[in-house]
Amino acid sequence: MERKTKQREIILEIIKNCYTHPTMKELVELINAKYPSIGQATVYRTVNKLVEDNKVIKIECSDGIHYDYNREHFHFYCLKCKRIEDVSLNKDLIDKLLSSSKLDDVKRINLVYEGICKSCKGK
Amino acid sequence: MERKTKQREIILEIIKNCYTHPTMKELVELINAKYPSIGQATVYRTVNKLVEDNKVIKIECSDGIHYDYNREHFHFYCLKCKRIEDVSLNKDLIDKLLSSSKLDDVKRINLVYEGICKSCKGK
DNA sequence: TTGTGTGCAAAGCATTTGCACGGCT
DNA sequence: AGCCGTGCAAATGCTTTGCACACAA
Repeated sequence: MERKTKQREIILEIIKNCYTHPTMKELVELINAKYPSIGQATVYRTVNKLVEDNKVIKIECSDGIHYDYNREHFHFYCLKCKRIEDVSLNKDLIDKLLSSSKLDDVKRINLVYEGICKSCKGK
Repeated sequence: MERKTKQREIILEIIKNCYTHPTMKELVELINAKYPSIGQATVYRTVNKLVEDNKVIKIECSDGIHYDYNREHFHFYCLKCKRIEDVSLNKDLIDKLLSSSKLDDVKRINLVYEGICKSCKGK
């Protein structure tokens, strides 16, 4: 069914090594900068497949959709500087979150904090 | 600055009385069904302003962006039947969540559970 | 009276799609 | 050999914008 291609490998690798939580548009640019032969339709199709396969996660915030290699943590979006930081929650809290909706079968949680980050707040 | 208009009132009222968590497109249809004279650009502009004013919240899930009257609860998105349910968390858990990122100034939390709802699971 | 909100239509853009070709398996 | 993935370009569809007019303050 699922085929292993050079493009898929390259795209996953770029997302993995990228700590800026890019949007789809930024991913297209990033990938084309290094690999101009990869078409944008391929980036769209491949990234979406990687999300379905849970290799990559979507970060849905006020700013739109950003992507990240699936690293099992959550995110904070700064409304001022528009950057995304990683947020780790302790296991206990995550378990409580998961079990709060116990009648449903929870596959994943989109959790994004939004506010003013420490560095913007200091100014 | 901010002006009180009939359109803004109508649109907020419709969102308030709507329990289906509509998308922007659905809101345009819903509003045009009752008030054909309200243009879609007005719906877009007004809903976005209501979100900025925190009267209405955005629910960002795999399906895209849905809107809801700000009722202080969270949401569960069923990947199968594509419906959105309300999820209430207890105050204690919400406080723990809020304080988990205490170095930042958290204004709001986007929290969406995704999975299979109880009614789909039963089948 | 003044300036923001609205309606309409057009423009702008991100995303998807059709099709022929390339390359895994 | 068969078929899925890819690249290109065009199509699609959501969202924004320009402009003239309406209306709240």
